[in-house]
Amino acid sequence: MDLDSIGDWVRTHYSSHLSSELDGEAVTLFGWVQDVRDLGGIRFVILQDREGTIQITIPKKRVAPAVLAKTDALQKRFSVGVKGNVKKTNMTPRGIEIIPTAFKVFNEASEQLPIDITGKTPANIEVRLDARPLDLTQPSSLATFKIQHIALDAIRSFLFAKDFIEIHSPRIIASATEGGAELFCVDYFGQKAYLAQSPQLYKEELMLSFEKVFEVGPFFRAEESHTRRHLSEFTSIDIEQAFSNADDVMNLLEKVIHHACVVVKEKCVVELSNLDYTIEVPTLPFKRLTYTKVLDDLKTQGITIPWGEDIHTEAYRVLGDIYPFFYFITDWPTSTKAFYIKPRDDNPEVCEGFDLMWRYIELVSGGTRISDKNQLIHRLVEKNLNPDSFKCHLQAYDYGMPPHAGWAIGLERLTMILTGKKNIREVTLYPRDRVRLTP
RNA sequence: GCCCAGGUAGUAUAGUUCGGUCUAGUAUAUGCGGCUGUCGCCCGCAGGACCCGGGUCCGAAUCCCGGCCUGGGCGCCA
Repeated sequence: MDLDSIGDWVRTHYSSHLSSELDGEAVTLFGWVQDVRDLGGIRFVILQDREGTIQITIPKKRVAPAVLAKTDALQKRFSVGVKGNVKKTNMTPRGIEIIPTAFKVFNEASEQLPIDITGKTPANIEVRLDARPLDLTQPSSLATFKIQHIALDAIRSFLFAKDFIEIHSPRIIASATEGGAELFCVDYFGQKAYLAQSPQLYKEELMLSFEKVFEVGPFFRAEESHTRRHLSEFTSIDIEQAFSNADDVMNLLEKVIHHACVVVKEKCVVELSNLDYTIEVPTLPFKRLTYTKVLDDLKTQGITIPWGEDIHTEAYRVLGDIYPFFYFITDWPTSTKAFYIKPRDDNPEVCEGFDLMWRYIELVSGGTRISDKNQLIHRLVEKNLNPDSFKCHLQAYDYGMPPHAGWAIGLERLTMILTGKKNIREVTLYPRDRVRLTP
């Protein structure tokens, strides 16, 4: 088939912007063939663009022969352009259709697509991910990532309005900084380096200068996790705020989450309906449960966890049934949290770290940070970390480190909550996990 | 790393219990033909599959062993 060039054609509308008010107007549309229904004397082409679909109606005896000829060989996913007139009609669900006056085919597509893009025969997740570029053209995939985009936009705007400065910390770092999670190794001009697991230390150092910072970006964990809520590469929304404690940043956090829910629910009506999902906007404030209270609750459900131990997955699932929405867990044993989380002044066994949970999923973790150098070194030693390898970081504590606190939201997990998707890979464009490195 | 389940056309599945009418069924997709208001269009025709290797048996999609791959759970995980 002869392919067309775009020439001087310029898009006038996305499919979703067409309405019966445009009846009779000439429009230029670009997109892809989603489906062709040929009834003999009349042909219907469903044109899809990123915003939705619109029907192109071709009554064979009444359109220009050139248009008819162009549409004779159309197949799914052909990239096309249409010039035509909007026509009001009661014969389509949208109440409008396009009668074409000119038609261009920019590119063809395989006859047999690896997944069914009309959604009649949904494919399994691994098949979808193998054909991810095509899978992402499906309306439900588009809706998922539109929701993620709107949520992130809402959060960014909220933080900007609160005077946070957006920063970019290094992804390539020199040492296994924090203990805990395994890091990926990279060869840095012959030197051993690592991919960052979080911006934690850098954003704390910036408390000396910028006071309120946030960062949105990818981080890496070389864990062997094999679950629906872990990735090797994930996106973190991190904030850090000077002259504050855990309570201050928890108050901010619940407003951020609430705002994201409200905005997505308001702006993504079509997308949520496409996903057949309803967002329940949470009421403020969120429940605040202490670690000790959680242990008591679990005991009534027959799960006994000795004080001081971490809460395991089975227990979280039970807890998620008791508290089915957002809730904080505070006052964790100091031993369960990272070295930089501040122990309480009145009881050092307990720290000012917190988690924000959604059902059984840990969505956010944060806390008041240690700002005293000696205490920080003391905690490093308690965690079996070598203070010498933190020399660069520790210098920041010689220049007037203010009291500060912060948190980190897992963007993919938040997107799961906002879309109802049960597998984190569905809400990640090109997920990286224990076994998947492509596409 | 441990445990469980599974691998059948492009996709999604039935069949595996208890080996034999399985020459492997269905839907959708694809190709060809037909149809002037479809919208999961419809109708007809066609092509298309038992993960790999070994074993048991007269006979294996089905049972056994090994491998590979996938999904799920646990653990790990600021």
